[in-house]
Amino acid sequence: MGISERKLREKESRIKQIRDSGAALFYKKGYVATTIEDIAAAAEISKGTIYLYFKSKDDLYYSLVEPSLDKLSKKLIKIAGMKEIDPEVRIKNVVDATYEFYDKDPDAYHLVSRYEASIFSNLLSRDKLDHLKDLMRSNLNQLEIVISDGVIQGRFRKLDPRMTSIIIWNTFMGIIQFQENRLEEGKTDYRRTTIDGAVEIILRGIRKR
Amino acid sequence: MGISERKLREKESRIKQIRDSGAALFYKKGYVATTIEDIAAAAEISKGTIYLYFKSKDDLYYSLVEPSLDKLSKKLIKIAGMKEIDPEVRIKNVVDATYEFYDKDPDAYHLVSRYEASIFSNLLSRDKLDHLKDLMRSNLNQLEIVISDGVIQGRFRKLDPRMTSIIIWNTFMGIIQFQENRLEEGKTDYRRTTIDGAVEIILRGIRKR
Amino acid sequence: MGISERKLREKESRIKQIRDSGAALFYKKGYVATTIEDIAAAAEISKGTIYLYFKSKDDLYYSLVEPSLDKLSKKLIKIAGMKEIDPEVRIKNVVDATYEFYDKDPDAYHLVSRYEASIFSNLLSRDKLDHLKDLMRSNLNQLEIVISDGVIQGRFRKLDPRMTSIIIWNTFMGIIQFQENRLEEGKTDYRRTTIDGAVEIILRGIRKR
Amino acid sequence: MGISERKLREKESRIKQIRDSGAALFYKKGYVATTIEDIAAAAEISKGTIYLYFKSKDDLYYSLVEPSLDKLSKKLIKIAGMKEIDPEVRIKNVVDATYEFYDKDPDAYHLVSRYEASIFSNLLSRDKLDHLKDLMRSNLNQLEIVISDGVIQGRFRKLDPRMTSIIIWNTFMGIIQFQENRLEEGKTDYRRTTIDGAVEIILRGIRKR
DNA sequence: CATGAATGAGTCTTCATTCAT
DNA sequence: TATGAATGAAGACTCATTCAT
Repeated sequence: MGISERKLREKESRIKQIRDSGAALFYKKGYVATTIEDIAAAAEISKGTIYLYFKSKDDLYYSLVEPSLDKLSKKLIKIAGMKEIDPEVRIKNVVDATYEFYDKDPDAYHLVSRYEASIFSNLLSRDKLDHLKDLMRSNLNQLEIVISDGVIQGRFRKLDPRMTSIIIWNTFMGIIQFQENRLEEGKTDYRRTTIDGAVEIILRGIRKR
Repeated sequence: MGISERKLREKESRIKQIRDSGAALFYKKGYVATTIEDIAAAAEISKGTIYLYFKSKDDLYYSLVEPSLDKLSKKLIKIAGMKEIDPEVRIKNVVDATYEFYDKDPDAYHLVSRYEASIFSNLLSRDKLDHLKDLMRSNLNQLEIVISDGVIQGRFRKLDPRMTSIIIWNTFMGIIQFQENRLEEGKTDYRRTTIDGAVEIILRGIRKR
Repeated sequence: MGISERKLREKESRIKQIRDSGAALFYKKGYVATTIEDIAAAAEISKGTIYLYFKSKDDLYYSLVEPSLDKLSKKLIKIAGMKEIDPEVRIKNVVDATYEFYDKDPDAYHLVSRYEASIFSNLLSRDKLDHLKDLMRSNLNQLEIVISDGVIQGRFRKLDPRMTSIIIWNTFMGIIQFQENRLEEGKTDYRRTTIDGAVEIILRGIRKR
Repeated sequence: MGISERKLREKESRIKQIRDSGAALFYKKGYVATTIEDIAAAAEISKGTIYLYFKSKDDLYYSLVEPSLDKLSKKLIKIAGMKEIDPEVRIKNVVDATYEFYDKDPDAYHLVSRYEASIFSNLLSRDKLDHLKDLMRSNLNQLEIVISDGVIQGRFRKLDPRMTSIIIWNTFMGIIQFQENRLEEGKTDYRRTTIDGAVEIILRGIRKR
């Protein structure tokens, strides 16, 4: 019993090693430029071992992107659904949740934010592709719902909720990407504060006075 | 002389063919997934000819990205430098200029916006890499200058100009990317209007009342 | 003109090199055990060159088997169709034609005689697979027609033409295979005489007295 | 002792499982296309276990082919040796024995009939290779002996016993292969009757009148 | 200059074999 | 003994780059 437990633990840790190395490399170099050999080396295992746990390179990639997207998606749906809460607060909550997701698992976040449908269109089945697209869309939809609520409740100006959600979403992604580059160059970490500043500006921009 | 002129013209047109095909393909499929064969076929020349004009695949890519970045950069520097003009108008002008750049040469724009330093850090020399980074930074700097002016002139609230420029810049990039995806799915073209809406929201968010 | 002609000749000779090496190796070691590297080495070219002329390993194999089978097939159809000729003579003619085919292009013959549908069922499209099967069947059918004619004309005993054609066909294949083994061991070449002896025995066995 | 007996029994049954699965798979898919994993799965044991009982994949294959060949060989030697029996009857007996061998253990038969020296020349030692060749030859030799007896006794025409044995042997192999293909396509089972028909024709062809 | 055939290093993937438990 | 995870050599195939014409 102890043995089988340990085996299970080891197997899971092996999978985790592969997933972690894969996520980090896919994020750093992109799908095409990352080789299975790279991932194996980073995980300190052999090439073959990866194929014990993942059917193929794109299977590994999909298995990284999908649950991450799914997790974030579920989180945002929950937050956006709290109709009783003030829309401004809900927007902040969405941003907080996304930042927390990013903070806890940056590689997963990057896979999500860097996801490019075009790369996958040749690799994944129609089903999987549509599923990923749906998840991506869902995140934006949640923001849209909250903004829409705010407009209806007269808290926000009469503006296009769709457009506004796009602005917020891409501002978030862009800021993270930008501040990370600065971080790499040894500069101070302004990620969280820049995000907060951006939210402040945008809320001010959409708020009804 | 007539002959050598024609030769020159032909040579230049040959180079243009390669550059145009390269830009379009690099944008559509990404650097790694684009093959020299692809580009040669699109340019209706032979593979070997590309190597007459470009040292290597990454040389071609660099030669596409650099002038595009440079061109946009110069444009923005000019606009941002018009200190006599109202900061809000200058911000709008920066956005207009960027949009015009995008509209006239979408492939060049995409090369710029999709440029990923990480991919090139292994391919390009330190010099070239730094140069590209500088150009990228310059664009943000111009926005920063304008916002800074606005803050000093008391037209904008006291906010971090750097942060604000990041917000504007990434909102632009994100909206283009997003609306292009929707365009591909056959939906109405909301690129320009979404951009305008976003600028409106942000200006409202940073304006001093 | 002279140049393009030479180029064409060189290209054809390159293809011939690959085909010849491929046929010889596929015959000697079987489809699975033969590697593209093997074939390239035998043809004294590089791996990549093979892929300039053939889409894949199984494409090369198919391109070797199909025309060979087709050629033999057509030959036998022609001979079997000569209804005015004595059935015994026609059987001999079929055997002669098959032997001539073998003698002129042993590798092609071996590809045909060693063809195993099971190997291909996973590699080839339904169309191609059916086509090969049809060709294989056709050869037997021609023998069957001749024997059938002989039975109807009262020259042969009342026996199953299908069964008899199978006997003749497999005797031929078996004898070639067997005598080649002996030949390899340095023994005298009895291929043709054994074939003739076998035909003699079988004709005697089916002839009506 | 009861325990060690059980252990022995289990061990033998384990080996049998491996051998049976191996024979079936080697026959169905060929040596190269059959994986150790396949065999282990079919035998419902683990990959490692196979290596407890067999040194390598080719060792397993050899250990399957050799005894099968040996068994058939011994059987035919016995029958062919019955000098007091009529040669025609002995030929029939040889065919019957071969058919019975095939009928009882088709996989073993196929291993024998599909055995291809060329594949093994790289894998097996000279000794083993020669041994297999000897066994293969022996079968033909037995037929040759019987036919030779028939010629001497004046029952058969003056023909080459070697050649005649080759004809008979290969007719048998060819017919089985051919009729099995037809069987797979759902057609009636004509294996035994075709064999009998073939023997009838050949005997008639070699009989002295 | 232009061509495109040829090259071979590099990529994904499979599988015989080993070995710690 | 039995297991099955791990290994890494080997194979099919791609593509940037070179070079003879």
